[in-house]
Amino acid sequence: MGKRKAPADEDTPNHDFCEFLLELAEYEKNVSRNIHKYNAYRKAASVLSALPTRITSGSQAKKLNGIGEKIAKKIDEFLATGKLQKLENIQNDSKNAAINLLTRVSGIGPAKAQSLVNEGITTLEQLDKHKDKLNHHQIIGLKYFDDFEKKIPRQEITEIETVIQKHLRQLDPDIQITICGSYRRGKDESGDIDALITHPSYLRKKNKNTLKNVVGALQKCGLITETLSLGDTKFMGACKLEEGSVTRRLDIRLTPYDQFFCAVLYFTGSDMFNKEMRAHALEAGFTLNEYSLRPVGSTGVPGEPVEIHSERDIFDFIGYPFKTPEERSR
DNA sequence: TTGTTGG
DNA sequence: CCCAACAAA
Repeated sequence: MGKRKAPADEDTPNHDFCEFLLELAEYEKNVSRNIHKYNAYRKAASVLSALPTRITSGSQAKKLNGIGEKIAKKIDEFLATGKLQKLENIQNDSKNAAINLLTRVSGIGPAKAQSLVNEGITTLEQLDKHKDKLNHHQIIGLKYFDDFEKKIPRQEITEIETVIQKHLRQLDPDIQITICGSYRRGKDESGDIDALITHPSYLRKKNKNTLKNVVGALQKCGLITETLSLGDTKFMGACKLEEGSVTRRLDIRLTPYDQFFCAVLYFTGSDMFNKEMRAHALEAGFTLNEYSLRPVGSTGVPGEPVEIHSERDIFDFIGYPFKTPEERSR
């Protein structure tokens, strides 16, 4: 999707506390650039979110691991006044606002945003006048600031997939492609397009230019319009269906043939589902990641990867009831 | 080589 | 959480 956010818990008894703690955490990470405070706030939010009962005082909260004097006080203040002065100040702070804006440009993170604001650049208009301070990725991110925040309708991804299929097929009929992410989970809109490709002859290394050829073909036909980065295994860029269409973020990754299904599983998500499934794999004595499924012996860390021929194989090996991609959301 | 960014 | 790609200098 566009950019990272806070985990944002749903309806736990202490949801409102978690919310302001995560907001404070983001502020410490992005603006103060204090990773320790950031971690402290996140830990606090995490213990609170795991709590089955409502906290009614700071001193009560303080007994929890990860909540000390400072946060306890904030909880009291929030309980008493329904708000947090520190947070109000942050929300009215123009520097904070500028950093949050700049950070929405693809390629600009907290560090770059900080330095831009320190140089007096706080708006997209100013940024546009100082492209000399930006690298290629950031220039593209700025150029398509609006487009990249727009959701992509499912139908459009389907059409893009068709175009890709067609051109890859004539490049090499043995290339396989699967579009993962929320699209594969059946959502009617997605933040970006995440395509996985593989080829029966691609085992382990080599294949120095397969991805470059693929990208080249998709450029030639006019689908790919921008490149953010392009290595041997991962392309990040942008595409559009036709003149006048919205420009969309497109990622293409080339994965080895024997790792394809683990990769498809992983990049289909959702994150929550992946965590659950990995946890289950561990219970069953396996370790599962985006590359492979390996048995883990009693000693701790062995594992020749299990041979996988389909996504379903992975479920079967760890004794986890198969879920269709549509059933893997949240 | 290292820090930054995105995923 | 961990990794690919990039850019700095």
